This record gives sequence, C-alpha cells and structure tokens, in this order.
Amino acid sequence: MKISEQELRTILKKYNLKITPQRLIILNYLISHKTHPTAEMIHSDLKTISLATIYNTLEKLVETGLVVVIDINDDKHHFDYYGNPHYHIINKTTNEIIDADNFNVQPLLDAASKASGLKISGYHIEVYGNKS
Amino acid sequence: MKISEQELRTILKKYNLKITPQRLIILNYLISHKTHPTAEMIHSDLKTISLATIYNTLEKLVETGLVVVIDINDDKHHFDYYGNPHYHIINKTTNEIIDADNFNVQPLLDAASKASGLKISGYHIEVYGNKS
DNA sequence: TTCTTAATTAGAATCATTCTAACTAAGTTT
DNA sequence: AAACTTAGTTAGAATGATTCTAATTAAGAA
Repeated sequence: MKISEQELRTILKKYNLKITPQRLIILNYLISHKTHPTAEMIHSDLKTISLATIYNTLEKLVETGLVVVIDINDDKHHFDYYGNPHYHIINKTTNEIIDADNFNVQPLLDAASKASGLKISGYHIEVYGNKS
Repeated sequence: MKISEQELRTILKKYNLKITPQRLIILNYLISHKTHPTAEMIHSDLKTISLATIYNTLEKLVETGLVVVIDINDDKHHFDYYGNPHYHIINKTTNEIIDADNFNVQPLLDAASKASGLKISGYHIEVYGNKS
C-alpha cells in the first residue's frame, strides 16, 4: 500500500505523536509492507535509523493501536499495521502469516464484555493451520 | 481442578509422552492451577524440578496442544492447561487473564479454513479490556 | 535384566529487548 | 524567528527469559 507523506503526517498527528523523519519512515515502511516484519528486519532495511528508535517507535505505534504485535513461535515480535480490522491465520508449516477479514468479530467482543464486565479495547485472533 | 495420578498417566500416554515423575508433577500443577503461570513461577513452586525440565516439559505439552502459551505484555510466556476450548480476556489494567467460553468459535474456524485453504489445527483468541 | 533411547540436570550461552545517559530536534511560546 | 522546553534519537551496555551443552539418569522395550 502506497501513502503520501502528508497522509503519514496526518496519521501521526491524529494520535498526538510528534512528527519526526524517523517516524515517517518507519510508519511508511509498516504501511507499505505486508510482511509482518520484526524490529530487526525493519532495522536492517532502514539502515539509517537506530535499532533503539525502531523499538521506541514501534512501542508508540502499538500503544495507539495503529500497529499490533503478532507472536508466532520464533521468539521475536512481529509487527503489523492495523489499518483495517483483521485476524491472522498462521501456517504452522511455513510460519507464513496471512491477514484475513472474512469474519465479524462483534459477537466475540460482546461475549467478552459480558463475561468480564470490562470495556473492550482490542483483540487478537490467531488461527493456526497446516497444509491440507 | 483435582486429578488422580492414574488420569495423569493416561493423558501422557495418550500423547505418547514418556511418563516421568517430573512430568506427572508439572502436568498436575498446570491442571490444578488456574493462574496461567510462567515457567519461572512453576519452577519456584516446584523447587525439586530443574528449570530446564520445566521448559522441556512445557515445550512437549504445548506441542501436543494440551497446553497453550499466552503472551501478555510482560515478556514472559504464560502457560494454560487447555482441557476445554476457551478464549482469554486480558485486563490491561491489572494484567489479569480470565478464561471464558461463552462464544462459539466454529464460525471463525470455518472462515479461516475458507480464507486460507489450510487444515485448521488450533487458535488463540485474546480480547483486551480495561476497567469500565 | 539388559539395552537403547529419551529425559533430566546445572550451568553456560544466546539474543531479543530494554535501559542509560548524552545529544538533538520538534514544536510551542514569546 | 529566536529561545525554550520537552520529547525523540542514539550507541552501546545491561538485562533476563529462554535455549543449549554435555554429562548423568531413568523409562520402557526386548
């Protein structure tokens, strides 16, 4: 997905994040890559930005909900721009992560709200599968 | 939940896991605690069993599907005996993990199967909430 | 009982992530 | 538009959960 710098600025502003060159680059990277990268992968692609800033920025983006963390079984966090609600299908054979949105989560969120009495702020759904 | 040694043996046998005193103790611990403990918590309760064995056994149990890993935001794996299908509600204020089962996941699994063409082998659902 | 193979263990090693402390730059205020 | 305040960036060190190693022990088959 392609996005203009102006749109990137608007997104950051919306979440009260200061606009810095690093944040513009990292956010753009996340939006334009469907690869669910780790911090290390992002760093190795964006060599001019320090690893500490990659982590700091990802933390901020996750706080806002713009980005979500996916944990598969490789002991690294994977990051995913969460522009549209979706869930993840993880191919255990290849560790590939597929984004899917053909499911209405509202009934689940309602059930969770009812079961806990909490105000629901987000969710993660990961479904595991193997080559059939 | 209380369980006899004979039942523990039957469970291990069912999954082709060798029966050892350590495995009986760890599996019993997981079944009888609703606390979603980390490896370190289990180790500190079961002082006679080495940390390496705690990790090795948890790995085996997760492989079989008897136990699932829950990742909240504290950089430690939490482990949960998965006797009955359920999902997790995580109170972000307290980091408390609640087990809930008031939701039928079959439609989700069907959707995932349809979207990916994979044979579905499991799922994790975590819903986040705050005190309302 | 013997044998083979897997499980257990203590301790070392790994490595993703966080922390520290100095420097830099956003964005606000005047 | 200069000065100010506060937050962001950075390199490198520190942390700590987890994995690895290599020696010992024990499960379960023959």
